[in-house]
Amino acid sequence: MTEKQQNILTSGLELFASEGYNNISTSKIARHAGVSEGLIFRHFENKEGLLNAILAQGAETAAAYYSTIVLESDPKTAIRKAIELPMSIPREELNYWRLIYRLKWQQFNYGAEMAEPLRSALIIAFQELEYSMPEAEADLVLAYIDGMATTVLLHPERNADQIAASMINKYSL
Amino acid sequence: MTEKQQNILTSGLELFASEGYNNISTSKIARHAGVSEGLIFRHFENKEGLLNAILAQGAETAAAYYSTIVLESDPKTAIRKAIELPMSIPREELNYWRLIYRLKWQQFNYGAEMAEPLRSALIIAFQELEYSMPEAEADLVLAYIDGMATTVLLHPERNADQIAASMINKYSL
DNA sequence: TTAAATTAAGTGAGTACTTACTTTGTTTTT
DNA sequence: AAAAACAAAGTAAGTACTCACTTAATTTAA
Repeated sequence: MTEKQQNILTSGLELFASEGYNNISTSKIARHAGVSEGLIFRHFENKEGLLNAILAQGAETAAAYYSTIVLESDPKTAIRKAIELPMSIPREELNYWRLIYRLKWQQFNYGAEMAEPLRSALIIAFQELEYSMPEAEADLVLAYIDGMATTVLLHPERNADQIAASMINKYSL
Repeated sequence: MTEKQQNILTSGLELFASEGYNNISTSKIARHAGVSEGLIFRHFENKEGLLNAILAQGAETAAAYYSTIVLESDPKTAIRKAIELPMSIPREELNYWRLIYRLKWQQFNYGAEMAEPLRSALIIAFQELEYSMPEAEADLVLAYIDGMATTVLLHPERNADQIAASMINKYSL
């Protein structure tokens, strides 16, 4: 991984996240990265290849997140951690998640299969706590996470901590 | 409003909703609507003008929704109706909402100001029920609605009614 | 009641420009 | 010297949009 190669990845993430995959041309990325346009294709074959490389790099750090919940043995702690997930996104990963959410509403459907292990973990947690509809309860938390992530990424003026506290309050955790 | 003009609006909504504003060219819309490309510009001036006309047409029917909640005097009923909102979208309006959610993650931010009256109504409802943090509680419901709408629009295989039931169960309505 | 005049609806080829991607050649590194 | 990294110019297909023009419908005038 050369320096320019990493520059392309970083610029691509920043631009794709802030303006959208289709609104950003390869020439813009090259200019932003201080690199010739052809280099993008040398390293990543095509525009979608660049996107996949960006997503792969982001997914590595993102996977660490999910794992702390999936590996949590106490069901109450797991649910609490899941609810707090959207606010615990570190600054440097905000762009990655902005990109994921943008792509979800383009033709691709990234991020869907990524959340599957989290869903399983939540179902198990609610089963252990003997909820009558553990799957619906898990999907509710997932819907909340989805909406809350949108709030954090698009409306940073809202008080996310208070909202999450209200949600946690609905469960006896 | 001539027949061809309506054809353009209908085709535009369908294509924009399913593939995104930036992914659909005016020539594609013209072909889909069985119309010459120039006619789009004769009637709607430019591509964004067409988008606005589509949104205006959809907003008329959509406004009826929000109003039943905003005008609801009983706070408990208002909250319940809000929670049930995402599943009560009629079939013929699904494309309109898909388009709204797509646009939210493109450069525009439609839909944000549309939900403002709903937010105010929810805050008042929670105040009347003497919740300690009515604003956070309202934003929580809004985040839920957002995530749940995503579920309904993107993952129709999930059992939305059960999830909503779980949510309603969290409040003593 | 026709005929002429005016407006509106519609066409499709052409505009300048942008797009993703290629090719060719030069520099840097090992 | 060989290979990898990089730059710059180029290409074909597509983009939103325009323009000269035709057709259909409506209004006005004789």
